[in-house]
Amino acid sequence: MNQGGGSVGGQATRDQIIQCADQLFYQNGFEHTSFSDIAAAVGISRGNFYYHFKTKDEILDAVIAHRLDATRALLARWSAGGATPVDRIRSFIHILIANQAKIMLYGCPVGTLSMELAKLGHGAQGGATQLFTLFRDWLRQQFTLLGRGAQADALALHLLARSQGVATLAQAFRDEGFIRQEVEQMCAWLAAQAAGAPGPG
Amino acid sequence: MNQGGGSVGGQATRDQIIQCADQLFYQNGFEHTSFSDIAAAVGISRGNFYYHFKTKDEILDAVIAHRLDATRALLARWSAGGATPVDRIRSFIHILIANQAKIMLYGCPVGTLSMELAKLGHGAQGGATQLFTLFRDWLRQQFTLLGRGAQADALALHLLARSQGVATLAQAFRDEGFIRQEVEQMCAWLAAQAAGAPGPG
DNA sequence: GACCGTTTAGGATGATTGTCCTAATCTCCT
DNA sequence: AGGAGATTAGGACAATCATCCTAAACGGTC
Repeated sequence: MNQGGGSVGGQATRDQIIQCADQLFYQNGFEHTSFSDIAAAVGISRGNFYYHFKTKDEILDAVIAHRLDATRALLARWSAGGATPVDRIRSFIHILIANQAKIMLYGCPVGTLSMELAKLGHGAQGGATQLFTLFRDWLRQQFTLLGRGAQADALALHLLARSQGVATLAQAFRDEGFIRQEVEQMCAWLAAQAAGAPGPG
Repeated sequence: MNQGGGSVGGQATRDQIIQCADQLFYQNGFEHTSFSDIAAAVGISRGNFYYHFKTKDEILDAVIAHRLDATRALLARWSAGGATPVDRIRSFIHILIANQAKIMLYGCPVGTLSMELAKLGHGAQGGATQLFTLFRDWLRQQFTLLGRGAQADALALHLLARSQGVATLAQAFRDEGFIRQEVEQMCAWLAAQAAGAPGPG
């Protein structure tokens, strides 16, 4: 692409489309977001879409790929530096507080997308699950570093599930105090796990 | 209604519509279910809908009202008899196992509906939250009976959140072993709470 | 058997959707 | 300046949607 002539605006427009679509998919859902909605958000014409994305599924694939990249970058950032595994896991838990405003309005970006695609029977559901897998593997790695190799995957899934549940209920009840409360409990649970509790209870 | 003449098929048809709509909303989502889908499922004509429900929102309201009734009846059944509060709460936790096949395919009926209506900015979102509230209040009551009055509501929300998270991840990963594992942990946590642990950790 | 309200069927309507086509504009290279 | 390819705009297209209307069928009452 961009061989010979042409401007470089193509890639920039494409990125803008992905970014706006990402946000709209998160806020309003994939199905409830139309081409016109994204076009209006980006500020371009509807027809321009067909040049960058031939179908709506292509936009979804691009959005998921973008989220995968962003998540990988985030996890790599958390893994870098001299932070202890406990501190890293605490970073994960604290997303709930860092993003609490958006979570109370739109829920967890990963969980809500996964749910919607599952109901739609959409082929890209595997991509949404991959987002979960990214966190799952990273958490498993951290618990392994804590010497909990045998239960590391179960602990990772457990923490993932609790975060999901907190996001879901916080959205339903619009209760930020509940988020803080549960985050505290999860951190306490984490400390107990780091101390070497026998099971993930 | 049904004064004077007319058959009694009207109410029966209405109930059938609600039941089919309930199932389709759960399996495919509210927005992704069309009038035609419900009509085909019930086996009646599209036009017949307008007689029973003037708008799609009216069907949604009826479905939510039906779910509220069904949930109240379920909780009343659990409350009846000589079961201990711990047994009752265990009944709640074990919904995850009783409905595990459907949960792995479609998630939790309450959570997924609440999420979708939130993203749609739909006015009936409060109804979906009421479904959560039904479980929340019932659980709070049981924890109060356990002598945990001060933290009863927090414990109820905590258990609700964990169940939600388990349903979400079980659906994403299609993992029934994970459900069993988490149910066991929740039951163990419940036993500890019944024994009078100081906090909900 | 005629009447009346209830229930049903089937199609019309206007809006919105995803998709696609065509013509204009832009940018760089010669 | 002029040409070639990249990019954009705007509208056409069929399909689908929720909604609405009208006419037919039903069931009990007189």
